Amino acid sequence: MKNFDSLKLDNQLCFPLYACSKEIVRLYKPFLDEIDLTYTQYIVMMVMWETGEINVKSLGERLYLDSGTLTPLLKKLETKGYISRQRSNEDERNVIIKLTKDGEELKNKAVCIPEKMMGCVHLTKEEAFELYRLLHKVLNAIGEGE
Amino acid sequence: MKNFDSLKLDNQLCFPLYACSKEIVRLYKPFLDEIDLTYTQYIVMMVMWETGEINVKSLGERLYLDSGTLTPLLKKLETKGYISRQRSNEDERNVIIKLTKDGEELKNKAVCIPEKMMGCVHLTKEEAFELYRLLHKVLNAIGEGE
DNA sequence: AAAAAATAAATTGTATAAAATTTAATTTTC
DNA sequence: GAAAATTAAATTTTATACAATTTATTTTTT
Repeated sequence: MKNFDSLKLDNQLCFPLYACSKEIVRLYKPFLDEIDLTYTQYIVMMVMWETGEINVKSLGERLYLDSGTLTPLLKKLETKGYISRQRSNEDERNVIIKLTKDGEELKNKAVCIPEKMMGCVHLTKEEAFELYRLLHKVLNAIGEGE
Repeated sequence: MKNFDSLKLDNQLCFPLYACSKEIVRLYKPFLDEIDLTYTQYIVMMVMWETGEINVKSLGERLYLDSGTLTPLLKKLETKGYISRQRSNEDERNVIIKLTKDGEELKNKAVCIPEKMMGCVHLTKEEAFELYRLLHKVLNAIGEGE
């Protein structure tokens, strides 16, 4: 008789990762609703707040997203007035995303969100850091495989 | 001057979780393509292989998915011949999902997948278990908050 | 037992995501 | 320097996801 234990949901590492990711994004929702951003829009804005200016390709590499996801999302952020999109003069294949004044100001409303979120996770500082370390280790391992 | 470090992408715990989840699902794809399942269909089949029979509500609770996601997905699995869907006689609000013979046999093709996947993650057994523990701790914490 | 409340799926609408293809622009090669 | 290869976005297609609403059924209240 073959052993199928490896196919049990409780023996998976990927499933809690998948479920946890979704549940945490759901936890963000009420906070993000207040500033009219979705989670994906929020992480795009995080990159913009750090860099101020970036092209779609680099943004996608940073966030593990491709143009199929980013193009419509960036158009929406442009409509909301938080970013501008413009072809580069040096290389017209590149679209440069720039933070607008409104986008910069949104940072002041967003700054309280991370603290509120950490309260929901119920991990000690050490556990949170260990989780952070392990996730990055996996991400790096996957990245090197290609 | 206000401190915005908490908004830096590298200081987030949620982002690597979100990215890692997506990247691992992407890693599954070539293996799952061989048995013509998507990742979400795969975890549904895992529950079916374990239980054989379950209603949509319980399935959703187990997988953190709602009927908006499950209904179309289950119809697709029905079309592929892996499950059947039928209203319960005792309580017609319930739709009972049952594993078919073909669905049961698919398990034999799927059984090699978990092992192949673990090789891609590059964690020691201890690290994998610690990651598993932390993810479940977070999931439980979120679950109790409501 | 009829009205009200609760429950389970299904439906609708919006927003991701990723793969594959297309288009436009730039580099490389010969 | 023209053809070929590469690159960056955009588009198209398929598949999730979730919130909110609707429909059908069952349970609870009065």
